[in-house]
Amino acid sequence: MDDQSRMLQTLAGVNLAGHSVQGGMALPPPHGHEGADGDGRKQDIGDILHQIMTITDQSLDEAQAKKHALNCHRMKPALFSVLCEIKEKTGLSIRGAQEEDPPDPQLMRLDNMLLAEGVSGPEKGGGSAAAAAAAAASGGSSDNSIEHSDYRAKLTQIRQIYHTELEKYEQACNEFTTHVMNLLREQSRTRPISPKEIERMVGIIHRKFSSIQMQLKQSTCEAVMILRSRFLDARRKRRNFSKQATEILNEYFYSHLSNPYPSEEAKEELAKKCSITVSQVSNWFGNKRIRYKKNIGKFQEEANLYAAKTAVTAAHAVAAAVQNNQTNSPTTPNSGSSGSFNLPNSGDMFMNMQSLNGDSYQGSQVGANVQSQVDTLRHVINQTGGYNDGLGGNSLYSPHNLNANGGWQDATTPSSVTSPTEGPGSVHSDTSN
DNA sequence: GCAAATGATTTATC
DNA sequence: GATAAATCATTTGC
Repeated sequence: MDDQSRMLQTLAGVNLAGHSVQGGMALPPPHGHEGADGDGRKQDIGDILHQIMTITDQSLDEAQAKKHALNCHRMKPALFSVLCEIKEKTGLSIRGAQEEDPPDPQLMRLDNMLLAEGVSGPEKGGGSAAAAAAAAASGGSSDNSIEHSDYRAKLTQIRQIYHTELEKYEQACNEFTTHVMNLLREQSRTRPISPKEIERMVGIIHRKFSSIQMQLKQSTCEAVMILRSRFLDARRKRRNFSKQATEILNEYFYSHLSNPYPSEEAKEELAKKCSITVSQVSNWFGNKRIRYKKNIGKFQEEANLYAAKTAVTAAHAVAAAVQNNQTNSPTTPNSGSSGSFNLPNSGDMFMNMQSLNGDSYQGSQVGANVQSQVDTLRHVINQTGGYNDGLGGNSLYSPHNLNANGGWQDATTPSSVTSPTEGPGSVHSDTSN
């Protein structure tokens, strides 16, 4: 009724195809002719308008009867076309204003995100940015592969729900649009409804439904974000390294205790051996250094354990190195392949090796792994020569490896590796830092 | 269930 | 950008 009244009120103040309708006055009463022909026509129009305005206030039967009377009225075609013209102009101005609206940036963001996640748009075989990130973070371990596939399965689930709901909305939108169009067509018998008005109504319905779609997209985005955070939050998914990996890392740490800063190459090597990422290696060494420094006494036992463990290997390696050096040319370096680490660090490759009594092993060079094993072996020998307690100054893994500031000694100017028997001029094998 | 251990993250510093 | 130090969050062992 609002539109109709508004339109009729508007109509009362405008020219109807060149005929003025009682300039802005209220509609005339439906009865009583004023004699002149022009006046009679005005009276007809006023009569029709009055009937239209009051049609909804009447009972259904009365309304039906009035509808029929209006349809048969001789002025109906003329009035109908004028009303159509006015409505069309009104509709155009409204639509024009609406069509100038720029695309909603929020909706664009949501669309972009859903597209990036592989929820909307063509299916990418479950692939998504987050899934790729998960895969990258996994480091290729089987556990993470399972989690990755789990993530993909859940993402597919979200995708399916999203598409099902979207289809439902589209279907409902179409059904509702058809329904409204039918109603309008029905109404067009009693009041003027142009095709453009129908189009406008369809536009309104679609906008309403697209706002619902936006809510759906928002919910989907939230679901994806929750899924991502659950699967990619590494803290939540912390796993202890395998025993073997921890052993490898510890071996390296204690055999390079005077300077436990593995080079990039060493980190990569360790990462490969332990089936973890390079950053995990860095994290491990960072944690280890700080925790060792904080509580050296506590780590003494562990240090001794690893020293003893590698001692036998070290002995073999040193023996092999020495023997090899004697048999071959004295200038030919031995890479020491029997050791745990064969790192291509140029700084580690050829070092002046000290003999086990602390004197410099002049003229011979061995691989870094051998050097580190020598450190360990020397420590074990020292231990057998009198190891007091964890805090004793004679201990290989005593705080004397740390400088006055609590940090490890500068790798560029290192003193003796670990042994109290060492000369002051020896150079540590690990120059990575 | 709790404390210790441990891997990851954050912040500050160099 | 690498590291130290503090902290968080989870796992592990009892």
